[in-house]
Amino acid sequence: MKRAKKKVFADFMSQKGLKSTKQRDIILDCFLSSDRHLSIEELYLKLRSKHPNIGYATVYRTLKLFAEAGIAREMQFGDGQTRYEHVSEGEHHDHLVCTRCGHIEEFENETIEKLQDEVADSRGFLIERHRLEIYGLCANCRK
Amino acid sequence: MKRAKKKVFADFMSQKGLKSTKQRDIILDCFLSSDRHLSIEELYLKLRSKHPNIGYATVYRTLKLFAEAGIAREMQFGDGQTRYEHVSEGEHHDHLVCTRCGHIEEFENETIEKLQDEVADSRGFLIERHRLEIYGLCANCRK
DNA sequence: GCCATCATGAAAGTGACATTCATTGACATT
DNA sequence: AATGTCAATGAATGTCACTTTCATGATGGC
Repeated sequence: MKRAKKKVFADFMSQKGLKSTKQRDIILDCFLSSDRHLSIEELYLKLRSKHPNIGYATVYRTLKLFAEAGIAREMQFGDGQTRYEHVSEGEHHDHLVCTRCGHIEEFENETIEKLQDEVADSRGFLIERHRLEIYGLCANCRK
Repeated sequence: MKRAKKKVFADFMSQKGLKSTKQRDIILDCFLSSDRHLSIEELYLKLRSKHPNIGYATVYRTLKLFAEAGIAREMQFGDGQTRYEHVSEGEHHDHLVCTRCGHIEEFENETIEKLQDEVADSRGFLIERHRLEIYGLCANCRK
């Protein structure tokens, strides 16, 4: 899976006439071996320990490239930071966000999606995408 | 309804020992006679034409007061601007957001809410609030 | 190896809040 | 009416999270 995404990214880059660099390889490795929901800042700090010479701007631009290549997705959870989520082949899911520890869980619910379609239909609305986030306390933080 | 909200705000202010001022009255009037989803910037610009002496900071602080008083609610739609929505008495709803014209419609669906509760329960998650937004083309923009 | 491009990173810029602080204004007290 | 008190105001400034610029530094096709 990790290897597959590396290939997707390599293909995307060569197709776009962009170059493979040490930094991009390092950032991709770090991203793929991280949490599923990571902010630029978090990834930057994680990299700094081993690669203090990689700049914030490079992490920022590289994550944008990941998004364009389809291996990452930009997400806003209302804390003022953009997070990047791993994307796996056309899959979609919604989120449970813990307001105490920041932990993010994913879930899917076919019935909810279907009801959304019905709502949209009844208003003549054509759905492009949606977001559903449930905020509260995760099982751990409820103790 | 407009009168009712003015009373709610007046009560909140006197209860908190805060003062009623010309500016706050003007901002409340302008807010109540506006779109249901307004950013600080939009409200500020709308006010400037008639009241060029009201500062951005005052609009900003006054909208926060409205939110505290329960007559407005802060919302993020991912465009980087906080929007304030009119609140009517403990009501909740979700949104259909048109990606072309920016039009925002509201909807409620009891079944979706119930399914969300089930998902949260199954993960031991305690819901505080949620957000559901459907992005796409409104009936008008589909033509 | 040469060189036209692309990539990098330090620094500066941007936009949308959020805060500061000197001044103003509203009411209560002399 | 003048003064005192203290919250409210708004111009200016600060903050934060990006976002862009620009002077180098790398890369990949001949």
